[in-house]
Amino acid sequence: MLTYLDEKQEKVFTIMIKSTIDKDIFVILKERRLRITYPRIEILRVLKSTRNPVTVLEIHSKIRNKKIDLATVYRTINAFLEKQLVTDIDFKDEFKRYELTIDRDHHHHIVCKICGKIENIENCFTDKMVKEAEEKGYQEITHSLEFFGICEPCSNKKLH
Amino acid sequence: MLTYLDEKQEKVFTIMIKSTIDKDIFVILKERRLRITYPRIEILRVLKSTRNPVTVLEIHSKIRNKKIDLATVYRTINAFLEKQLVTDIDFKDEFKRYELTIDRDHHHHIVCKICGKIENIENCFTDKMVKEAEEKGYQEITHSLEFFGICEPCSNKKLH
DNA sequence: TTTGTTGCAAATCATTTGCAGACGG
DNA sequence: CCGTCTGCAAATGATTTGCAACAAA
Repeated sequence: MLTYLDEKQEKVFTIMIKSTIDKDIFVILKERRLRITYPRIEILRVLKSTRNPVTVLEIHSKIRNKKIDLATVYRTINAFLEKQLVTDIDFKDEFKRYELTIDRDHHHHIVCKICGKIENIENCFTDKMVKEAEEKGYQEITHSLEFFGICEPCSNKKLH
Repeated sequence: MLTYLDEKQEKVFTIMIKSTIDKDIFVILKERRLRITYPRIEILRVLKSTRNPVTVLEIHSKIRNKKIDLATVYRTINAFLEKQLVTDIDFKDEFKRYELTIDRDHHHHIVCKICGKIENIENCFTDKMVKEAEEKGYQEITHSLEFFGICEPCSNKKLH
C-alpha cells in the first residue's frame, strides 16, 4: 500500500473521505468523473487556498505529505486542465502557472516586471475583439491575456 | 575563419554589407547597437519575410546557410528581444514564437485549436483594462493577448 | 586592438513517460 | 475484480552555456 499514513491514520482517513472532507472537493472531482484520491484532494486544497496562479513546484511544496511525487502533480494538473478545472497562465518566465476556474469570476492579471507581484485585473473588455474573430468565422473562442508593468513600490525604489 | 563564404565571396559580401544590403536591416541593427553579422542579417531577413509568428526552429530551417547554429538563432532572438525588436508570443504549445515589432501596427492573433492556422486580430481594445492597472499604481504597462478558437473549415469538417 | 559573436558540444531543467504495484469504486 | 492512479526512475526535448576561435569596429 501507499504509505501516506500509518495503519491507524489510514482508517481515520477513510472515514474522513466519506464524511468531513470538504464537500466541494468531493463534488468537484465526482462531477468531472475523476477518482477521489489523496493526491487530488491535496492538490485541490492547495489550489483553493492560493489566491494567485501557482506553479507545479509551488503546489508540490505546499502539499503536506511529501510522499506525493512531482510527476503526480504534473499528471493531476494536466487532468484538471483537460476537465477545464484549471486554466494555464503564461507569465513569460520558465514556469507554467495554474489557477482554479471554479469559484471565481473571469479575470486577468498584472505582474510586476521587477518583484513579480501579481494582482488581478477584474474587468475584461475583449468582446469587440471576440466579435472580430467571430466575423472571421471562428467558434468556441477563448483568450489569454496578461499585463506586465512596474508596481508602485518598485517604481519608488528605482528613484533611490 | 568562419566559412560562410569562400575568400572571394567574402570580399563580395563585405562590399554587399556596405552597399546593397537591405538598408532597413542595416539601420535596424545599427540603431540597436547590434553588430552587423551574417547570422543576424539572415535571421532578420527570415523574420521580415514571414507573416506569422515563428518558432526558433522555423527560423533556423528557413535560413539559407545551414552553417548557422541553432544556438546562434536562440542567442540572436534573445538579443532582439532585449532590444525590443521582436515580441515573444505564447500559443500554449511547446514552442515560443517571435514576431518583428517594426513595420507593423500593434495587433494580436487568433489560433485555430485544431489546424493551428494563425490570423491577426487587428484591433486592440485594452485601454480600460490598462487604466485599471494604472489606478493600481503600475507603470510601463504592456500586455500579451492571444485568442484561440475553431476556424470555419475545421468547424465544417467536424460535422463530417 | 578590443570587445562582441559564433560554432560546437555539453549541460540544464521543466515536463513527460514506462512500468509494476496499489488503490478506488 | 477491473480499470485507473501513483511512485519511482529514466527519458525527453527545448533552451542555455562554456569555451576557444573568429569577426566587427
